[in-house]
Amino acid sequence: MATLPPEFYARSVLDVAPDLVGCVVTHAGVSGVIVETEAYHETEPACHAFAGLTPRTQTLFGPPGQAYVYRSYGVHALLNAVCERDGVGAAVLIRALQPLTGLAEMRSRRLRGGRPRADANGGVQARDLCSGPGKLTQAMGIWLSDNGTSLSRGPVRISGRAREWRDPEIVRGPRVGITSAVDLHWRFSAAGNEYVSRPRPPIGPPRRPGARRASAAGPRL
DNA sequence: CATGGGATTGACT
DNA sequence: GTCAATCCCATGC
Repeated sequence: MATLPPEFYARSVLDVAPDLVGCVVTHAGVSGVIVETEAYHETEPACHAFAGLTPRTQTLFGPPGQAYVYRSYGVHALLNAVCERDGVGAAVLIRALQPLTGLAEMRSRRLRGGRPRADANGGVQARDLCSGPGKLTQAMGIWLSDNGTSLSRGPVRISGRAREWRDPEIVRGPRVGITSAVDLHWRFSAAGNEYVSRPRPPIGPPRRPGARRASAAGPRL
């Protein structure tokens, strides 16, 4: 499968984010299917670009199709795909992958770098390898040095959907871990997929009709 | 120049 | 459920 061209990313983040679900990230011999993304745009305060162009957000404002990798909580590297036209600060955060190839290498990197929850045999469950934005960069060996590199040419590459991921059912909800712009439901995940990060989006109809819950539909695009 | 706050994770109560 | 780790950088004095 060919990598996605820069033109794929040169659209609204709200179109690119759901379209990336089902696409494949490959790096250093390991790969996984994207099962969860979030959209960020300079016009809303949860986006790093909201404060304007700074040394940190230089890549974010750059041309589409580049990797924006930054350090989160002083600990983790988070992978984003820069979107929209050059000069606009917008990106899609890759939040979770379903491991595809190189699971042994992923386990090795996760055990070495972090301290993932292990089973009785000291192994890491497949669903714990890439079920979070910090976990997946660690499992795939993606670091801050990949910031600004091309997602079409590598070293980190994203290719299109495989046959079985043609037209996936996508669930939409509020973004995770942010304190501002919580009314924007810009998180997109593959419905019912086991490799999505926490909190897992609800699947199916509400169990308690009277319970207060967030609407699945966003207030605006 | 000092300070405070994260687009998180994993351990612990 | 709560909380520390850890560091870049935006902000304010």
